[in-house]
Amino acid sequence: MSVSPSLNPHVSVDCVIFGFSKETLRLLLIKRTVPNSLTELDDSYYALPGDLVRDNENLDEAAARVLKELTGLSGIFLQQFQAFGDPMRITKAKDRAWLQGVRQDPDARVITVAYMALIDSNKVQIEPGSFSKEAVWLPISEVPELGFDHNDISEGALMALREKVQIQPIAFELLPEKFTMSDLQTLYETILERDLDKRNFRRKMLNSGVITALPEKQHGVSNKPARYYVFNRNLVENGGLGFVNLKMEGSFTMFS
Amino acid sequence: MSVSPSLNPHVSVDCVIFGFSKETLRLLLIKRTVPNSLTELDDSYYALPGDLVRDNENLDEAAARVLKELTGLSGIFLQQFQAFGDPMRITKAKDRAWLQGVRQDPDARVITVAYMALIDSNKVQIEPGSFSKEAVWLPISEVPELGFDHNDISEGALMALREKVQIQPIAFELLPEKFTMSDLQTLYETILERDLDKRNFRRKMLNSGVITALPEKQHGVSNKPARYYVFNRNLVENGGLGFVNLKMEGSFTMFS
DNA sequence: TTTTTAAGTGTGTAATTGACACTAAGTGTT
DNA sequence: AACACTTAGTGTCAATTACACACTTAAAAA
Repeated sequence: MSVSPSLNPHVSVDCVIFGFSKETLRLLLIKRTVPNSLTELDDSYYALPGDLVRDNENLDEAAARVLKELTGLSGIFLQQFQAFGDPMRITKAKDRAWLQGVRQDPDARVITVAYMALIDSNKVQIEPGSFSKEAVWLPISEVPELGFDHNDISEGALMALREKVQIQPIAFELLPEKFTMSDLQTLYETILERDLDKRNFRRKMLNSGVITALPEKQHGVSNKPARYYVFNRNLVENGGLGFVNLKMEGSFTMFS
Repeated sequence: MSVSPSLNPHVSVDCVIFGFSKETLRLLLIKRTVPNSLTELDDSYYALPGDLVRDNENLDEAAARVLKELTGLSGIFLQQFQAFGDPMRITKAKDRAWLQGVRQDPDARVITVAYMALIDSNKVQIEPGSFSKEAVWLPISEVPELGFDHNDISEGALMALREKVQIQPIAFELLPEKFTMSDLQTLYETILERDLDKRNFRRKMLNSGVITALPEKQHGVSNKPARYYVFNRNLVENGGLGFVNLKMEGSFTMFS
């Protein structure tokens, strides 16, 4: 096995942080500002929150740290989904400019391990931290051109989310503790980008045993108040449910 | 964002190479020999084939290179499944000894991006290459303690394989071009570790449209000769099948 | 000719899916 | 007080899919 001196790409983690509000899926993006020597105006652009992995932490810890520094939250659903490592990742002028300011060796190649996080966006209190002065929730349909290969990473995350949601009960992570059946259905419809039948959806969810009805109902809504439900976090995490079957309309399963 | 001088783990790829022969799933492992200064006998142990990622290649290319150097094959099913990056990965004395001999900086931390490959093991002609003088196919039930965290990686790959096989028609990659229905069923039974009903399996496979019957049959077997089938590689890869439904007995689907 | 071995084939029952429309329970308005 | 408005909540039937199950067939070997 041969070793050349240049065999040392850096390793970073990037977090694709999903939230759900106003009936849309959103990404939490940070704004980076780059001094523009030509126009004397600063350029700025959006990027995924991320950081280099430190010597004393593993990948999951690095991702959790990034998430915590940005949102103040820990114990969040956070799952690695893919590593990205094209040598040509850094081609945009803005990216180079930003790296000049922040990295020891701006030309070093970086491999990034991408994570997706699912957050109840109400819980997020953006902290003006070390990453960025500004962070915003942007609807996934309105995500602009991002730095580096972050558009690829975001799209990969969305695809991974769509797949995971069909295999594991994780969508709940995007909702508050208590939610109505309609909240849940709207969330699934948003993620899967298709309409679901109300009665079939309720039946499926209730039969699956992943949620429990609370006695409590909505108050102060100008229509029939909806019942609240909670996700059975313990049951699911301990495998106490056995396998769950929540097949939706328009199946594309192969095996199971 | 702060930058410390030690923020530069190396990046490697490791390949978990699956094969299927004599009704067992096997892994292709390489044997490493480490000079043992105490006993004056050389120690040896098995490991996953892998290598550091080079400056001019992306991760997929690095994995394909490792596979090709070891087996001489390219165009093989090869899919990234997880990155592993614990700072404590290298704790075993043998690993350290081996690294001493082969790496510039034996103490540097290495992040590895793990791939799984599915091979028709008949095609493999082990090349006495740069990695190892010896490589062997070991049944997954007989994989010994491997170097580094390669046991974790192998187990992760097996889990990933079990999941993928239920979502995509990829098991075929482990069989020769032509195979019988029984070959295919045995393969699925081996991967899923459960028995499947013969009639239901045939019906499912044939209805799915992923395989085509050949006119040809077995010759020289001392029982009713089985028909040969081929996998419809083109159809599946071009999405020409639309979605496929090959749900097996004992479902654990959630959504679809 | 008989034995041995694995291939190949069909049906009935149970469970699940999916399509479909009305009533119920609140708030706000007149 | 009556009515309008809005969203919650409920049941059935038909079609599909899953699953369990046992005998016949084709070849080689004895």
